[in-house]
Parts: sequence; C-alpha cells; structure tokens
Amino acid sequence: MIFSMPELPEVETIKRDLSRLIIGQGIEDVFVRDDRVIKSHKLNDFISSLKSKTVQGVDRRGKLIVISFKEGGYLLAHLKMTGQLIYGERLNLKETKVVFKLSRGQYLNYNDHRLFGRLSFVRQLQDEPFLNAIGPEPLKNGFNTEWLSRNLKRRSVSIKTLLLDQHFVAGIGNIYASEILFDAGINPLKPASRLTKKEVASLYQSTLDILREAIQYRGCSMRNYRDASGEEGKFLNRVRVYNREHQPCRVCGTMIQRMVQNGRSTYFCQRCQQ
DNA sequence: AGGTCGACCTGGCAGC
DNA sequence: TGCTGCCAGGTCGACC
Repeated sequence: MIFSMPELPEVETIKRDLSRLIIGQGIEDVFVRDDRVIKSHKLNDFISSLKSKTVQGVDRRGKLIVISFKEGGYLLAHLKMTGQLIYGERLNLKETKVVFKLSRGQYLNYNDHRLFGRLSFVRQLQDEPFLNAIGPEPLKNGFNTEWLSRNLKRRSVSIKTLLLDQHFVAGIGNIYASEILFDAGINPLKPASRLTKKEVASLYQSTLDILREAIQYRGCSMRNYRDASGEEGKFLNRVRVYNREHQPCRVCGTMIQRMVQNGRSTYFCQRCQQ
C-alpha cells in the first residue's frame, strides 16, 4: 500500500486535475460508507446540502481543497495523510469512504485508509475555523523576505518546527520542510529568531524553488491518483534528504542524518546545513 | 500566549 | 509462526 502524504504541491496537483475534470458537473447522489469522515454535525445535512449542486470551481488553501458551487456553499476536503480524491469509475475498496455520483456518469471517490482526513460542507468560508487561522500562501505575494524577517524574529522555536506550523505559513509539511532547509543550507535546529539576513533570503528563495519544482513534478507520490493523462507524482525521485538516512548527500557526499523534532523525523546534511 | 506532547487511525515491518 | 511495539505524519486540544 502506497500513501500520498499530501502537502501543498500534491494538493495543488489534485486541485488542477479536479478543476479540469469536475467543473460544470452536477452532484447527482452522495454515498457515505463511513460517516466518521464527515465533519458536519448531521450526516443527512451533509448529503442534502450537496445533492443537485453544480461545481463552479476547485481551489486550494494550504492543504485544504475547496470546491465551490453555483448555488452557493463549499465542499471542503482535508486529506491529512491518506486521503485521496479519485475521479473515474465508482470504487468499492475497503478505504473508499464517500462516493459522489456526477452528472456525466463518472464518480468522485474519497478514499482514506487511516481515516485522518475530513470532508465538510459550509455555507460560507468563514464557517471553517481552519481557514481563518492559517498563515499566508508561500507562493503568493504576502509571503516575502520582509514578512519572513519580521515574523521569524518573534519565534523561538526551531525553524523546522515553525515551517510545519500551518498558522505561520500554509501548506508546508514534513517532506518539504526538510527539503527546503537543505536547499537553503540552514540547520533545522536553529531557532527561527536567530536566522541571519542572508539565511532569511535563502529560506524565502528555497521555499519558492522547492515548492515550484515539486508542483512541476506533480508532487511526491500520487500513485493511486488517476487522472485523464495517467501521470504520477515524480518528485520523490528528486528529494535531496527526505527518507535518505545513511545515504550520501548529493552535494558533498556526507551521510544524510535523521533526527526527531517534536515527534517528527527531520532529514539533513550536517555539513551543508551548519 | 508560545511551546510541547499525546490522540486520532491503520498496516507494514523489525525483532524476538 | 505469532506476538509486541515502533513508525509513518496533519491537526487539534490539553497542559505548562
């Protein structure tokens, strides 16, 4: 079993594919096979709110997929670690938790092996607390060296831990946090407030470079995600440090190390990230 | 209020 | 073989 571990680049890839596939389609029926994935208070409300709605847009905020409807309201999907949105024929797997029947005879399947992910329907985006609380999009204008420099100063936690904090900046997860810090040449243990001006500039540039490269390669592991072109995420072949403990650094040959920060694995090169 | 840690889940896998 | 316990990681809430 291969999982996707969706972070910003993976969710962005899903968003782009779904935009192409489901905009304009109506939801004819909703089959909930496990109501634990539905965040709304009442299951019947969730189903009746979505039936007969027509998809107007598919967007992304951080790692959250936001599907909007012509009639108003939003379907929010947070895939957490093992959630998948798969378009095509109706699936009947053990991990298929919700199935949407669409108007062109195809289906949108929500799979979630470990049940961490959640679907919800909200009338307004403000009704979702997560959306009100998360930080800026790293690939948009509000995120820049001045903003970083100003906000890093206030935080004493390690820079790796801070990059994972969705309230600080949206969309970065455990894989890309390690990759970004390696690319920037910054030690993951360094307190955010102690980054030099030069390191802040590197962090900004590496965040953009790594996330853009990952999106270009369709993320890390979308092997179970089917789209019209049948492509898979290929960024895992390009990671510099993630999951590469005891393997040589691609830059200097030093063995990549793994350590645990706040219960999460961090991969880094001791020599390149002083 | 910032920081830390366990809970939520399931299955693969190492070790005995 | 079969058991135990660790590991994967996003987010929330409890606690200091």
